Amino acid sequence: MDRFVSNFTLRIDAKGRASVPAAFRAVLARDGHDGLYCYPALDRPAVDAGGHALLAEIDTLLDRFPAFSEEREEFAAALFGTSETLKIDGEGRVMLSEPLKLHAGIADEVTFVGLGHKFQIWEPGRFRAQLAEATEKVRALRKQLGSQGARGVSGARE
Amino acid sequence: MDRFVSNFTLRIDAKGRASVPAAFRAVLARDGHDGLYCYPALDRPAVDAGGHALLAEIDTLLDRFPAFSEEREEFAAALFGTSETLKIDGEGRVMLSEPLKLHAGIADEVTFVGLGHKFQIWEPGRFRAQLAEATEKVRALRKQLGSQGARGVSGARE
DNA sequence: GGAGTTTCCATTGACGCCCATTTTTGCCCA
DNA sequence: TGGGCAAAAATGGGCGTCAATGGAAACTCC
Repeated sequence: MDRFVSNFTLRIDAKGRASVPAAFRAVLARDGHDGLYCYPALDRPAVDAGGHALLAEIDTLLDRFPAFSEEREEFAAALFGTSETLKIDGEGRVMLSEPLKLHAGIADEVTFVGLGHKFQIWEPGRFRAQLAEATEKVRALRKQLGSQGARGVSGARE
Repeated sequence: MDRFVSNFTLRIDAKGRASVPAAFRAVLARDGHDGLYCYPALDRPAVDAGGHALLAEIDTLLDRFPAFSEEREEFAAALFGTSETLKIDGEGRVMLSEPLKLHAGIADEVTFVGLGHKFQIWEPGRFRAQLAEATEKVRALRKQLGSQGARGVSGARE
């Protein structure tokens, strides 16, 4: 498997460590990135995490701006400046930093959610709520697609 | 890791010394540059810092202008003319010069911010303010990209 | 001979690394 | 098909090391 799929809820121990799900670790190992690359998700209370593929996303975004331009610097600060590469210990665990935990509202449990080329880390309650909401949206969208006639159906799979 | 990522806020001691974050020192060591190459950031109250990679980027920028052109001279003066190479002591600390501290408004605490190929040194309060602003801009950009159709989403954070 | 440095050493608290234990999962065989 | 066994994953905790920091000692240059 070469992408992050499914979701897992795990505990955070007294030292603030949480095991990265074995399935995700396997993907990361293939990716070859040393440590877990993370940053606070932009528009939701979660942490984005991944390896080289995730870094490449940021590079793509930044490459829209010339070196030394004001915009470039600002964006680089917002993206790289808020990122961290968490060490993964011998048992496959990471320690989320305070800023990350704060952003996601994480206390003593976390939910890892696969999103294909990256995954997110959520506070379990918030994830359930967000999932229910998203499910509703997808249903509505699907209904809409269905009413547009047969052609719309091909795009319904996401 | 081969780039500057994340941010660290550290104290300046009574003798004006501040530890360079270990993570940044590791990148600098790999870069091979002896000492910390610094200059006042062009359009913001911060200090740009880095090693060979930063110098190379400056060269690239200057090469975009014809030799002896006015712009070239101006950029060269702004970047090279005001730069200094700070010594890094045995414990990984540097002493910011007065001009640099003045430009960035630094007193007794500094925030090191990774920008990929280089990093910046800020007065912590100013950095927080600038980060909030920049984060808003990134959100706006992402929204804009997202509305350009499904294909545009790939370059953005979620 | 002092002020300002630079180098070296000491302290402390966080974190990395290692090992033990428990829980879960997958598999084999009765 | 239902145990029961084995391997892997998750979890807990001890301890040594290193980063950050503070301060003393040696050194230079006026």
